[in-house]
Amino acid sequence: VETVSEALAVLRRHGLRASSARRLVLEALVAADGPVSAERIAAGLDGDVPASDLASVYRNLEAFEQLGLVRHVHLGHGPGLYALADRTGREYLACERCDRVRIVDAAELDEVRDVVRARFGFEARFTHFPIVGLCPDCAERVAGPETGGHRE
Amino acid sequence: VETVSEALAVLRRHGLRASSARRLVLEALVAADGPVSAERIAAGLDGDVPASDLASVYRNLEAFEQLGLVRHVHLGHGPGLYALADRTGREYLACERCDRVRIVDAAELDEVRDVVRARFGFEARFTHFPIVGLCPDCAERVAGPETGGHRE
DNA sequence: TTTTTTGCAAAACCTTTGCAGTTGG
DNA sequence: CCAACTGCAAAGGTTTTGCAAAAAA
Repeated sequence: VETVSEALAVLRRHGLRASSARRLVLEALVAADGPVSAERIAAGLDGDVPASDLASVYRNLEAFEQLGLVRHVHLGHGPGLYALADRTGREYLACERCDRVRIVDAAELDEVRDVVRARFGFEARFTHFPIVGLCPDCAERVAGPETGGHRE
Repeated sequence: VETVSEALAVLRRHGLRASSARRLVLEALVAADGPVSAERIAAGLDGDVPASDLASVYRNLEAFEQLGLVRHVHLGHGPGLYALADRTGREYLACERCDRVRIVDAAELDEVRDVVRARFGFEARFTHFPIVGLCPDCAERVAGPETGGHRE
């Protein structure tokens, strides 16, 4: 499901209505170049699409997630970021020092998942909450200069 | 740093004052049997220690983290949970379906860290944000019955 | 005494909810 | 027509901030 009309078809198939508010949210998700906050969707992606009501955006994102059309990820302490589920084969590694995010294909983390599964019987997913730690740059900076200095 | 007086010594060494509000927060952290929310600390751990002001608790926890005395972890969508840093050799695996949390020694995740480091040069830490996924029970329940049903 | 810290109140931030009115089917 | 949905406003949960009063050094 990569287009607005495909998504609307899914809605109808589930007995939900294809309202204009929903169209707007879907248009924003299609237009977005990455995961976006509900606030930015409501703001019409800063003018790229018409603005809409924030509460409705949240309600509709929730509905879309229930249908499997949309997913959200929590990167750091900020708001949740939403994207079309079909664009979410990706998983995330977030640096807690510089807040940069590395996006990788899910397959690249299979080995990690395998280790976690083997050790703990636990099925790790890094789609909703990322792997958090230090990116290569920050890891070096922390290991090298001095061991002092504390992060948030 | 495992006791209140050790912690207070660290404060003084850094030019911070050993106020009674700070003592209270430290007492709560020492008395706690695991990571606790700021709210529970302010509530005096439900009567185990004297209650105090929530805003000050947050301010002081923040100060303690800056000094490396305290750390917090985000398990799921609830409030952050705080613990003495010295008790934080543990790391977390959180089930996003049933919200149970498996606590493991950091060493048990070294293999996972190694794989992540080898592949991405990324230094993963599961102390601040846990590994999130499905615990063995929930993984089975999802794989078995039907593949349908969508999570939050 | 003077600088830090407190306690309270208020706000900020993200998200959810209640409800009267509107709309899609 | 009628259930589903919207927009607005208000509240909920967590954390931060402003400020005058209090307490540490």
